[in-house]
Amino acid sequence: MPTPAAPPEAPSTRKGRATRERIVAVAADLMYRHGVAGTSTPAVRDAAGVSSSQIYHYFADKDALTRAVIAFQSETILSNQAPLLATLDSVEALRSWRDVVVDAARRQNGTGGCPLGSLSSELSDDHPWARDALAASFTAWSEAIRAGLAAMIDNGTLRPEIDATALSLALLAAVQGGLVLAQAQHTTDALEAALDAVIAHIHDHAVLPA
Amino acid sequence: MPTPAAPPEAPSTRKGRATRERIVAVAADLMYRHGVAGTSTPAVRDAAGVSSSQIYHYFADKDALTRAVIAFQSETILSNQAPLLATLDSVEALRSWRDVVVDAARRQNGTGGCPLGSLSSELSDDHPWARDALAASFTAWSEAIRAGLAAMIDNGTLRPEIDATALSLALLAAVQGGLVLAQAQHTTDALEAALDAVIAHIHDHAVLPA
DNA sequence: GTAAGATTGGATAGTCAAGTCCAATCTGGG
DNA sequence: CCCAGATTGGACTTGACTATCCAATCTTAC
Repeated sequence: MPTPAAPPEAPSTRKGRATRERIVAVAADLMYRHGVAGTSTPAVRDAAGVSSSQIYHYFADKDALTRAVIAFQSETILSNQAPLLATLDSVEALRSWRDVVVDAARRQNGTGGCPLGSLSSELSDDHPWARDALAASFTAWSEAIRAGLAAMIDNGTLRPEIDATALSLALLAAVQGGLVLAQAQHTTDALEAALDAVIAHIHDHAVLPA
Repeated sequence: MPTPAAPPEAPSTRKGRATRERIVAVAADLMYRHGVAGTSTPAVRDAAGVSSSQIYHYFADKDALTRAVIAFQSETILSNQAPLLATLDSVEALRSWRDVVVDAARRQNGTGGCPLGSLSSELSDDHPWARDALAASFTAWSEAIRAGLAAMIDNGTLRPEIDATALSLALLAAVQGGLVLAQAQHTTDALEAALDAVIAHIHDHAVLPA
């Protein structure tokens, strides 16, 4: 049998691809601001300027759209973070990464939180497919941080015996927790305090004397 | 005019109070496991063994019930945390607090996350009344941690010049972020790493020589 | 240019949740 | 014991959302 049911990820025409991408981008924005459950397909339809049938032409159901949104947000975040993390070569660079994260949160007064963190909080318990995808994204993110720390070991900034894996998880947890608190408190105080504490720990424990 | 609309927080009869409390406890459990949007009033009705009219007799609408759930979870968490945090008198005590938090998360394999964190993530952006209540709860929680650190300064364990406020926020952010990652990854690795890093920082920077 | 297939518009069925209503029953103070 | 008010049962209205369907229009390979 030919394609039984599932719509392909990449529509065959240019127009189709553009429509599909627009739907995903709009859905990602709405789901970021109002949650997955708080985002109806009619709302996506109106905001994207498409008709109902187009959503269900490109996605089997709302879960499939949500899956695409998770992938979209993962790519967005990782491609934003990667350049910063790829150039970690000093504690100073680590601190400027921290500043980028803090500034981003401050620019929206804490609202929204982390797109991946919010999706995970809403979906992980009830939707294994979402949990698996989000766990993989978090792993990729912490791995990018870990690679940055490893580079700092290689260039002689950090002691080789540090646990780069644990420290990368600590940094990512500091980001996530700081953003959760920023969302409620409309302050980046906790985000800054958490990142500063972990970075100070890295500095004091891991930096090799010049 | 007599009572215009809003049901009182404390029903006048014993039976009424018991019913109201049962509704809140059941709703808190369902909302913890499936989110607020994922918990319908019919589901609460069935799980609590009450009729629709009882829910709307004790709560003006679903938002009012949600408000009661937020208060319930705040009290639950703070009354569980308070005894542990009130006895902080050494870094060792801080580490055993860490163990309690980690063990709790490990017991449920990370699922659920923090009840307050999950509620905040879902509600803060769209519902100012929820955000305000949750921000106050987070503040009370971090204040309890700060008081513990202050006690450690008083008894000579920590240097007086440390920023206990910032460190208490860092510890709370480590908990929240660690739980977010635990929910997706079904591991307490990040929670442990984040708490350990912040505690190690406190230890190394703040402990007075004996 | 043309036909096969992709894309689109919009109406609509089916389902379920929020909230209302009223009559029946229970509770507690006097 | 008795009744005013509290509590309870359960049907019902209203409205929104998910998903489907089919005919009309557009795209593109040939």
